Amino acid sequence: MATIREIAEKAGVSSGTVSFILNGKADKMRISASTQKRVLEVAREMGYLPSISARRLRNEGEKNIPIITLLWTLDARASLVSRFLQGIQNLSLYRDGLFELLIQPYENGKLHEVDSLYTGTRFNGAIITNASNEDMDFLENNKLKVPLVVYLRETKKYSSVTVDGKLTGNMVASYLADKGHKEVGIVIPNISSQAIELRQEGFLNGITEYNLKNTHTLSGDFSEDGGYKTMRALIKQSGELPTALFFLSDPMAIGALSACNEFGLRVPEDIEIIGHDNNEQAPYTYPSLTTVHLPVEEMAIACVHQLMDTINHQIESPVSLQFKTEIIERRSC
Amino acid sequence: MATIREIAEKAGVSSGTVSFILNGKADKMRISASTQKRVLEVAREMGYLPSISARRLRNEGEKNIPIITLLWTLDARASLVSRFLQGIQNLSLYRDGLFELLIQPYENGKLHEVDSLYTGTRFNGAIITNASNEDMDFLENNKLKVPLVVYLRETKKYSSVTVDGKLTGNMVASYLADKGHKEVGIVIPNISSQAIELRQEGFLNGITEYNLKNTHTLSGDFSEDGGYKTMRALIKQSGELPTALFFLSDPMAIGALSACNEFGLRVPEDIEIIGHDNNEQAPYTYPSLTTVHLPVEEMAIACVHQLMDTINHQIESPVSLQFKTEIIERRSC
DNA sequence: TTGTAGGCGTTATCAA
DNA sequence: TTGATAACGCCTACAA
Repeated sequence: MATIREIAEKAGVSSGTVSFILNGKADKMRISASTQKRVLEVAREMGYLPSISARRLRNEGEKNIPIITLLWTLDARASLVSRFLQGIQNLSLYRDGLFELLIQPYENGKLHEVDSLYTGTRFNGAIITNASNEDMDFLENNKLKVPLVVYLRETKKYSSVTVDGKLTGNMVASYLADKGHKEVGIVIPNISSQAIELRQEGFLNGITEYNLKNTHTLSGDFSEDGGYKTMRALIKQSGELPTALFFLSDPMAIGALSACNEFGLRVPEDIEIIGHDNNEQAPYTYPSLTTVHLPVEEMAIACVHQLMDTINHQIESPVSLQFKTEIIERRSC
Repeated sequence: MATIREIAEKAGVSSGTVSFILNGKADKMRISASTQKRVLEVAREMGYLPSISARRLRNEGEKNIPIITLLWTLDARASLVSRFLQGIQNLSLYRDGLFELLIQPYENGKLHEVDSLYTGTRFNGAIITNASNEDMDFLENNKLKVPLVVYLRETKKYSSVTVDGKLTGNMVASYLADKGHKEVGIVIPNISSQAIELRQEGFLNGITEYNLKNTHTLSGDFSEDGGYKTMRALIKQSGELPTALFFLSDPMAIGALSACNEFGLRVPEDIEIIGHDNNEQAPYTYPSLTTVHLPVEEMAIACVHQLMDTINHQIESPVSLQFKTEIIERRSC
């Protein structure tokens, strides 16, 4: 908390001297050992913490590169950040050092606690991911100081990079109908998410459209464990099982496969399972997981491009970019 | 690149006026529409980019909180960041806002390209993860401006948070010997990593110690795909198989299980498989994966504590903290 | 409605 | 050896 000048005063030297000592240039400047020791002592006592922004301002000189922050939730979805980053790392803008990328964790539903969105004191632009409905409300209703791009959420106010969630849901319903299913179910992660809701809505509408019957609407934690427990509960109860289940997230589908294996329910013979996301693990489950491919890598690149264009004043008003999903057929469905 | 003053000059107004306009306070200040328009025009032309550090310095006022950066590699291991963060999010230091946490991606083997380690212009301290041997050499041989804690690598020069990799390797060998195995193999991710080398060394020493025979030393990409391909190649070749395989990373073991399932090799009857890390997916594979638990969450907390103590001058010389691993028995071994 | 000046913390430079 | 000072870019209270 102490500044270099406060230390200087207390140690009875000038701030320049303190700076040299604290930065290991004391010997080069031939500052006496006793002074060094005294200053270091005082700095420790006072709890000196260099001000990064002051340092940086001083050194910034010519190159003032935009800082882009990826706001990612500190929850189970943290593992999804991996694919997003892998998209960005091949981006030439990134390799040429035309922007600096940082990831800042935030707590789901508490985007409003990220002060720097108001103050603009941390980054030149942000990519918002995994926003809950409350987070979206916050974004819609507040004037922020920083350009934003919203990932996987629809909004009129900001640029966004999305997929057509309803269409995805419909596509899955159609796919199941084509495979001859009559009674199907859906398993939803219990998180607040517009993207999840749209998929669900599209699926349920599709069910009606294709004359299927929705026998089960289940929910559980967004995790392997959540999927496992949901599936186990379904197996243990005595009622009829649907012939197919649509899991709105791959980790849940993976947990469910595990429950099926454990309790002797055969996939796909007794029940078919389809997931969503096409995570890295999906091809390697048993049986391998049929799932909806979400083009995360391409969307990540689009997010960066949109944000950079906004920061560089190339874009005037919000632009919405929509990507396509597709079903990847494997063994489970 | 243009500063507020340059814009002011070009637009023929003062820098204060420009500031008001650029920050949306023009109306409050009753600046004429024509001036506003002109200034915005010029700002766009000149490509104005606010200097984050200047803004921040101006606003910092009383609270100068340490910024901690997690330097994480932009490769397959990005998915492991999830458990690390989950450790930190429960930390009271974090919840009380006693530090700011950022994640900065870096390319494996190119830690030396992270300039801010020399300049100290981005963060007050860093946690280095996934360092390759070249990265470690770089750290050992350079004087950096920022306090560091090294995760999962041993070093005398910096504080570190590790496990005893040799002991882990030995433990696995002992475990396999106890289960009656005679001929075993090891599968190594082809990345440069001291941690991997230590595990391998400990395992091979253990093999000798417990009178086992090491029939296969294989390697592959650090990923599910790498494990799958390695296992498939092993199955396809006609020679004898070992009765147990130690995979030095869970994703590889998961890929290998998939290959076994696909080609009709029964686990654990025909071959036993043990992994390393205890990733979230390990309990949900088929069969569930026996693996070595790496206490990532606890280690993450230790990293932050050590780093904060260093930043706050509580620690004088490097401290090395060692955590314990343990074998989690499931079905695969 | 616009301009001016001071200050945030650090560091390079120049002077003593 | 050490001290004083200017400058980095932005913001804002105050003056005009």
